[in-house]
Amino acid sequence: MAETARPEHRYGNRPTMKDVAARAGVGLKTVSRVVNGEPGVTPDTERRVQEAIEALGFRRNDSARVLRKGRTASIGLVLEDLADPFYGPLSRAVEEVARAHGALLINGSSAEDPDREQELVLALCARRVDGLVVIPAGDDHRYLEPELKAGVATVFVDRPAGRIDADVVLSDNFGGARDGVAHLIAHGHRRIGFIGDQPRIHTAAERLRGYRAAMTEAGLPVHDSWVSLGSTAPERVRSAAEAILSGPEPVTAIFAGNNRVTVTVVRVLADLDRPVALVGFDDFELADMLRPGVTVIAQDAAALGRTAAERLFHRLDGAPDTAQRFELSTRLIRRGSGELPPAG
Amino acid sequence: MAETARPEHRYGNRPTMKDVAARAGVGLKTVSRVVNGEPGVTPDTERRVQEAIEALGFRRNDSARVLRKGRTASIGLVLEDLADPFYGPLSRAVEEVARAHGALLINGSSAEDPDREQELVLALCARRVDGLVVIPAGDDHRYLEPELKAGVATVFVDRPAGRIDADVVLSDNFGGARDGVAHLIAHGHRRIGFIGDQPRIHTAAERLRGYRAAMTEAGLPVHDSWVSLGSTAPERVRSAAEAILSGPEPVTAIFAGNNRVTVTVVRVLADLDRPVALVGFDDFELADMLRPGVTVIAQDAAALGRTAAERLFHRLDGAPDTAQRFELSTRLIRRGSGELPPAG
DNA sequence: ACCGAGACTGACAACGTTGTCTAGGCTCTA
DNA sequence: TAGAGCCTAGACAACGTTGTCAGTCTCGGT
Repeated sequence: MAETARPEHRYGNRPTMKDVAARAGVGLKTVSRVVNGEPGVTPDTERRVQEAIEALGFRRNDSARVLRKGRTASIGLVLEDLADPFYGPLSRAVEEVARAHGALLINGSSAEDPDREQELVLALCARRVDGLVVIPAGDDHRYLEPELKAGVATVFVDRPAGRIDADVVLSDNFGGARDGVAHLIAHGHRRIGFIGDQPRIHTAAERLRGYRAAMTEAGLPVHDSWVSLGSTAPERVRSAAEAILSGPEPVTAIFAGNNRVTVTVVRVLADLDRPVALVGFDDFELADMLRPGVTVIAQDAAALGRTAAERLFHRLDGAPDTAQRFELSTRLIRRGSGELPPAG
Repeated sequence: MAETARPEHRYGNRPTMKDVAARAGVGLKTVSRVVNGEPGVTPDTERRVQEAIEALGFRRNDSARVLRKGRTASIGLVLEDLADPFYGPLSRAVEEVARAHGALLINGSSAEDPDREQELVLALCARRVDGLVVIPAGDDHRYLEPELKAGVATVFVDRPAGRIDADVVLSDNFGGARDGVAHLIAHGHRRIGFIGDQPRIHTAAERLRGYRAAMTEAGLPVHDSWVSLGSTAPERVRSAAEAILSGPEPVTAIFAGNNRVTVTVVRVLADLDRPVALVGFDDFELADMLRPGVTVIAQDAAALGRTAAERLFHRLDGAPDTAQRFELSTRLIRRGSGELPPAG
């Protein structure tokens, strides 16, 4: 019998349960029982199987297992950029919860590109992850309809889902920004600038809304030239800050829309000869060690991730539930830069 | 509630190629052809299949595909802590390379626990990842023998593999630390402290070796009380720093073994009334904005990840190759703290 | 000694996909 | 017009595992 076109080295050359069974002189199913710790195997048989497993270096093929069982014990996480310090703790929190539920984490970065987000999400769905935690880049998630219908537990974090009914875990971006700006107003500022991310991003829009609300509530006008939205690339933020600080109506304080904007603004202010107050959205490491320390609206990234992941597993464990919205509050941390009085 | 058989809703209720085929009135294999863009399907047939796919919300089940094809188009990344800013860029770089090769990234954190590392690695292998990038926590990786033999491309990063022959991508920890300490010596320091991570971690040991080498080369003694190794928890580092700074032979400069140590030392020094020089291993955000700026030995985390991932795919693409070792050089960045003269 | 109960064990189908192989239908040449 | 050759399409087995079910064996009670 010429074993002709034997597909060579499929998984390299991994032993299967069949090989283990042959070596141990038992049936295939018995190996399966031992591997999965099922009852009904005599200690002697189990020992023989264990020895064969050891000798061959067998590892169960989870792909086949998944195919049979229908659950992959893995969840997907799609975020914007793994390298952004804001997402580190979030991602870590999701991982911890997943681990507690015996699941692995598969993740990918969308780089703030809606197409790439969709591509990633669908790739994860094709791998049949049991659930998804998504920090959306796009604003239309109808492409997820079939997945939701098929029972893929999905939770959106940091930003809401678009045109679809799904769980969402958010920070109180509006309230946080309003509080931050109100804080500056309370310290005497009347002309306050806002530098934020692209307004198509939900968090950016909400924070801008918070800024406007605080100004309006205090009866203060908002000059168009005080507001700058766009990429968070350092060059863009730098020139925006310089413009805001040097116009005909220069501001005495700046509210920075996220951590990346804040650090760039800190650099710009350091080069300035007059003091300008600053409050930033998002806390960041060493904010307290700068001179002055940077006052921030802190959101708890780990809590966002934890909440989302717990919601996801809750959904996976139990009965279906209607989509729900969770909003986590933010916290103002005074460190000096937000308490500077207006100069001039 | 019939507890009996519920084979329904396996993956929720996902349509399969069979369902699509039935709906489109074609054969199963024809659907497969369309889904995979294989040639040999008339435009008319293709259209009918596409419509059926659309209508049913079909997504190919990659688990089954993997089972058949033997490649998962995914690689695993095991690191220490996703939330550590050092690993963000590294992980991102690995992801970028994977993406360029059409592969997904599955990752997990070992939390510096060898058992957890092994558990994670084996779970990834059970999922039949095509390759592994591992930042090892343990120092014995013989458990990977069967995997390597089975052709799982494996690259170790940041720290070498233990008792096994595998590719390794490292920074020049020894040389970097030696340069940093020599830098302090060149600025007049004679009594220099070293605060590092646990010595069982390879990078920590190498950096300590570099410190000792620089001191020896300069003909300087090293008092035991100047060297402190252990956890990088802030409390531990803080008390270590305070001890080193207040002993009978107080140091005039400190070399910090990694980014976490450095930021804690910065805090301790800020509370001090005399200036103490500092050089830290690893660069970190805002190091230049502190007063004084923090002089560091920078390693390129992204380059580590990129090099490792490229090596991995090189191995996956091509013929087998012997294990190789890559060493990336470090770079001293002067910012002020490392150029302070000895006080007292 | 016999029977039933219970404990072990293995044969077999199925999970959803892809590679192989073969059957038709068509075109093109001699 | 017959044969060769090409193109499209579908039947079928196989990937490695687990659930089902039926078979064998042992043991205790009669």
